[in-house]
Amino acid sequence: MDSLLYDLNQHLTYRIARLQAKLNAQATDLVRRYGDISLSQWRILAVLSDPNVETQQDVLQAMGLDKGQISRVLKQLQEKDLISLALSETDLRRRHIALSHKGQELVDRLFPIMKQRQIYLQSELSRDEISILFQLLSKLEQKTGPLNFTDTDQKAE
Amino acid sequence: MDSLLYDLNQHLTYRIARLQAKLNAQATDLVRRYGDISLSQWRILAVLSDPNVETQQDVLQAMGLDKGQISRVLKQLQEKDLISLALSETDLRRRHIALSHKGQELVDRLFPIMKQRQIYLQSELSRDEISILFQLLSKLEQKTGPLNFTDTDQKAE
DNA sequence: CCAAAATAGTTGACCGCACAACCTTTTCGC
DNA sequence: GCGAAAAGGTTGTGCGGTCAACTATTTTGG
Repeated sequence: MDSLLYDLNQHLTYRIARLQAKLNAQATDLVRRYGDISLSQWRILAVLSDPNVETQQDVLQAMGLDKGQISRVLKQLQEKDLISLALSETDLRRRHIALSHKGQELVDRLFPIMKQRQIYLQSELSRDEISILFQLLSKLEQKTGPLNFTDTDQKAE
Repeated sequence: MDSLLYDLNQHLTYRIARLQAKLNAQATDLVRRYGDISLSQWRILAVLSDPNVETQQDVLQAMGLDKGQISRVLKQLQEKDLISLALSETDLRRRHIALSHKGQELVDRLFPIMKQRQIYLQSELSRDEISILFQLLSKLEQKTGPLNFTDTDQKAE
């Protein structure tokens, strides 16, 4: 089936999507096996390991994840006794979030593993290649705003 | 909030995930506005524009999407009269899929727009950069299999 | 030729994520 | 101060995606 008019492999967005899906599956598998948590749970735990991150707003700003999603994942983490949620004393709208002992242990255990993974992923890329890659990702990301095309208009910007 | 222990911006997987999310949102917006369909609907229409693609198996092989998902999206496309689904004559398990007139028109209209987008996305990348990018994506993709790390083991392979 | 295995497709359950509506508390402007 | 607006969270809804179970056909092997 490589007689395709529409060769998806040549499609940049398709390739990025596929890579992203695979990376995601890999990470999901890893945190499940080594920490028995979901990937989103892990990501939030990871940002919580920074003591400056204390509220859901902090998490939101650090990760860009939807606040509704954050709220739900934090509830899950609380049920697993990995974090503590308490009302802030100064502002009753806020909840103060902190890693529990168990949560800290988990982060300490998983962190090196996830770091090894990052190293492994980049292990066959030279320093230059990595910097180029980041650069190219940035360039692409700048072009991800809403687009306006018309059928006749060849110009894009 | 750039005083993070865990600087996500430096995280390759995070950057790829973010880029992918944005690209996805951009494409979704585009096909919604210009074709009033969802992105998955568009993707299937696009592969169906190849006359060699006749069954759900063909779609599956061309795109790698889940067969359950394909089944559902095809039903949606049928409800929109963009495709026709008929039982195959030679094999009653199969359904023969074909673009309807309306579907073909839509593809003809959207195709150039989506192509313009691909061109636009790559417009500030040189030919070399693009080929390097594809190369790097391939290298990374080779490393997306299941991993085995242990806490003490520094080696990754 | 018939039972067992393989194949094509459908459906249900569940997860992750985005968007929006909503509630409560705080802040702001007069 | 007080009412309006803003901010922090929570919850409902819907979409896209994966996985697994199931039905209905076809293929295969003894």
